Order: sequence, then C-alpha cells, then structure tokens
Amino acid sequence: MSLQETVLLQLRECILRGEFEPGQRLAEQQIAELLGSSRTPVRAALVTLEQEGLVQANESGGFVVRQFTVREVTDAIAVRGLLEGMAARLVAEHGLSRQVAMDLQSCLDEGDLALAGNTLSIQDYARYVSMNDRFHALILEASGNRALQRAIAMNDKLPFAPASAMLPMQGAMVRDRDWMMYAHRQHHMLLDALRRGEGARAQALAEEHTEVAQMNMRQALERRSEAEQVMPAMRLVVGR
Amino acid sequence: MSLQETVLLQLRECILRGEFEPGQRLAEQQIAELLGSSRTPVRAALVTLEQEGLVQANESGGFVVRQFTVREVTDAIAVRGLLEGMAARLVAEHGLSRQVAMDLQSCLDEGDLALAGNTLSIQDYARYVSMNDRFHALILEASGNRALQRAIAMNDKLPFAPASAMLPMQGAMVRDRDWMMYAHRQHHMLLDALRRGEGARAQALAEEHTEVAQMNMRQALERRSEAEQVMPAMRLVVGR
DNA sequence: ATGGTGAAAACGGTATACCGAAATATTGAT
DNA sequence: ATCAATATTTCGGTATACCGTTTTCACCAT
Repeated sequence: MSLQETVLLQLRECILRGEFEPGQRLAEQQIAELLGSSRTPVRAALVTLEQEGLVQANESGGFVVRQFTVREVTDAIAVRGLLEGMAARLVAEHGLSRQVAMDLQSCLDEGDLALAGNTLSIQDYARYVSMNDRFHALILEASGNRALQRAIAMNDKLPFAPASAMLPMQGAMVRDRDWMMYAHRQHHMLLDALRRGEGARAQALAEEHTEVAQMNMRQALERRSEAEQVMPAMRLVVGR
Repeated sequence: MSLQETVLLQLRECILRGEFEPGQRLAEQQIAELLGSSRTPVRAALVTLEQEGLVQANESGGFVVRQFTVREVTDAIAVRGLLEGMAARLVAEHGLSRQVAMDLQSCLDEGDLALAGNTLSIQDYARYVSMNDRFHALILEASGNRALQRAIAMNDKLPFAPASAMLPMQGAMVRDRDWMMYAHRQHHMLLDALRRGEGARAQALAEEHTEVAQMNMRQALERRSEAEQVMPAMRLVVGR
C-alpha cells in the first residue's frame, strides 16, 4: 500500500476519533511529522478529505477540520434513508437473485443468533454490527446502480451517516437490545418484501429503518458526555 | 484564483469536451505542459477529479479518463430524479417562502418568454438553459438540506446527469421546442404543487421531470454522430 | 514477418527547496 | 499596562530533483 493511502486512512481515522478540535487548523508540516511522511502525501490526503466533507478549505489557504451542526447530521441520515429506499425498491422490482436472497438470509440468521441470548455480550454486539453492514451492502450492490452506490458511499463519509450509526452503541445494553431487535425485525420484513417483489413496501421499510438512526442520534445528544466516550466523532457535532 | 483551481477547471473542461480518448492515460507532465504549470497543481486536480468520478486510478499508478456505460448514465439521471424529488418534497412540506416563490415565478416568466415565439432562436435557447439551471438550484437551496445538496452536486459531476442535460440540444429546433414546452409546463405545475404544500405531488413531478432527460439521452444515442458534435462529452459514453 | 529480449525513455510517488503571504511574537510608545 | 507597529516565524502554493517502476521502442533471433 502506498504512503498516500496510509496517510489518508490514518488522517481520516484521527479526525473521526476526535483527536483534533473542530475548526482547528490542519498544518501540513505538523501532520506530516505526526504521520512520518513529507508534506506531499498529506496534501493529497487533505484534498481527498475535503471532497469527502471532513475537512474544509480555509479562506486564506490550508484546511480546518469541519464542524457539523445537528441539523446536518440528521439531514445526512435522511438522505441515506432516501437512497437506501431506492436501492431496496430497485432490488424488489428487478427481482431478487437466488444467491443474494441466500446471502441476505444468512445475515438474518446470524442476527437472530446474536440477539438470541437474554443479554447482549460485546461479542454479540460486534457480530451484529458486522452483519448489519453486510446486509445493507448486499442490497446496495444488488441494486446494480453505480451512481446510487457512489452517492451512498459519499454520504457515508460524514459522521453518523453510515448504516452502522443506526445501531445503539452505549452502555445501557438492555435497552439497546430492544432497539436492535426492532431494527432486526425490520430487516426480516424488508427481505420478505424483496422476495415478494413489493417495491413500494421495500422502499418504505428501508426508509423507515433509518429512523432508528435518528432516534439513536437524538438519544446520544441528550447524553452527550457519555456518548462522546463511545463515539469520539461526536465532538465534531456542534450545538444542541 | 490560485493556479490549482484554474488547472482543475481547465482539465475538467478538457475531459468533458472529449479532448482525450476514453481510457487514455493522463500523464502528469504532459498535462502540466499543456496547461502551463508544474506537476504539483495537476496532481491535486487529478485527485479531485478522481473523487468526482471523471478520472480513474490506474492499476499501476497514474490516472486514465473514465468511460461510462449507457447504463451508468441513465442510472445517474435516475438518482438525480430521486434527489430532486426529495428536495421538492421538503420545500413543499416546510412551506415556500415568499422570496423563493417570487424567484421561482420570475424563472417561469422568463421561460414563458423564451418559448413564446414560433421558432426558437439560439438566444432564446441559451436564456432557457440558464433559467432552467436557476430554477432547479433555487429549489435545491430552498430545501435547506446540505447533505442533499452535496449529493446532487457530486452526482452532477458525471456527464449528462446535471439539470441542463434535461434539455434537448440538437439542431432540430422545432421538435426540441415541443419537448421544452412540455418540460416547462412541468415547471409550472411543480411551482403550483410547492405553493399548495402538496409534498407528494411535488416529489412525483420533480422525479418525472427527469424522464425528459432520459428521453433526451436515448434520442442522442440513436443519433450518435450528430449528438457528439453538439455534446462532445458523449464520446465518454461507450456502447449502445 | 514475428516474437521475444534488453535498453532507454517516461512516468508516478516522494521529498524538499523556495517564495510570498499570513499569523504570531516582540518591541516600543503612550 | 495597553495598544500599535514592526519583526520573526509559520504556513501554503508551487516548482523541481530523485528514485524505483512501468512502459515503450528498437533490435535481434527465429
């Protein structure tokens, strides 16, 4: 892997980990020293991160880490809902291939298993998260619409917009499990709609599914300090 | 304006003008000489263009100009329809401000004027195009959803996805005028829906509105050689 | 004529030097 | 002590040098 890629990955990680103050100036030299490279790869990474929206061009040159309002985050989640809804509708309308149906079903099985116990262990949680990502990625890929895939990929670069943000992530595991069971029930219903070729229903389900993420976001905002412990990127969200 | 920006603009323009063969390797040095700069700004521009999707990273380093299948183009138009539909719905639901209503109305008036004559002069056509862009931008801005704006902006970087691609652009001005009158009638109906706060109707209208672009695209494909004269970017579209 | 091989040219990734502008620290006056 | 003006440092934009790799081309053998 080239140095440019590692620098990009590391820098993105640092920002999402909240290791910089929102609005802080990102000096090229300083980052280059931090990551052990010259300014050239850092420069390339900053250009990319600007396109992704994590970093903002300063008025007098250079870049600063971007701040997000609560409004922007909820808006991004809403956009994801719209796009995922379209993906689900396309899959339902074009017909679900046997292979994709099997893969989705195995996701559901794995989710069932993770949520089977009375309490939710860390391992169960991790397993559910990875299953959830796979489930959403499968539908998106099955839609076959590359522009749609690009749009979601871009939107997911914003903090809290990706599918995994739909999952509760705090310590109150008991209540969280209830939400996850609700969301997972939606997964089941969505696959049912896809199988039956019910496009409008699939679209509505996928869109409503993102409301769990909205609820989760609101809850995180109410318990801000605790939430920042688990999701440091929360520090990039300003206000309310 | 910095050299980086001019290089980015010029290079994007060159690609969209079809001055490079699809799949052609874009050597940094050669482009630098062509645009009269060093490799550094060219490199930055290429990274940006890769994010935009106009340029593709080569397997062994460097970039090549991207090719688009017909499918990808129609998919991108469909995504635009979805996103514009959401913008229209949001505006209708949140209520149309007096100012935006006035601005949109003046767009309609200008469009009426441009299409008033029996024949369509070049000036009328140019005026209609600029009005059309303004009309769509106004609704998008009025939606207030920045993630949505970002998603459309990114999607519009692909050739033929932007709103102006909805307009016929060939020599058969008589028939083109009919299509433009149809599309403009949709503009009228859309503003009506927005004024009445009819979100679902506004969304459906905005989405259906992009079908004009689909028709236009199909027609351009049937008359490929003529279309390439007027829209050189067509050379980037491969197949059928 | 064709296919393979080696040399030469070109290219991309990276580091760094240079310069003008901007930000910051310092000094001096009030 | 505070503010202003100046000096110093820092930073970003740009050009360019260096090196390993890839690509291209020419030449040779078959």
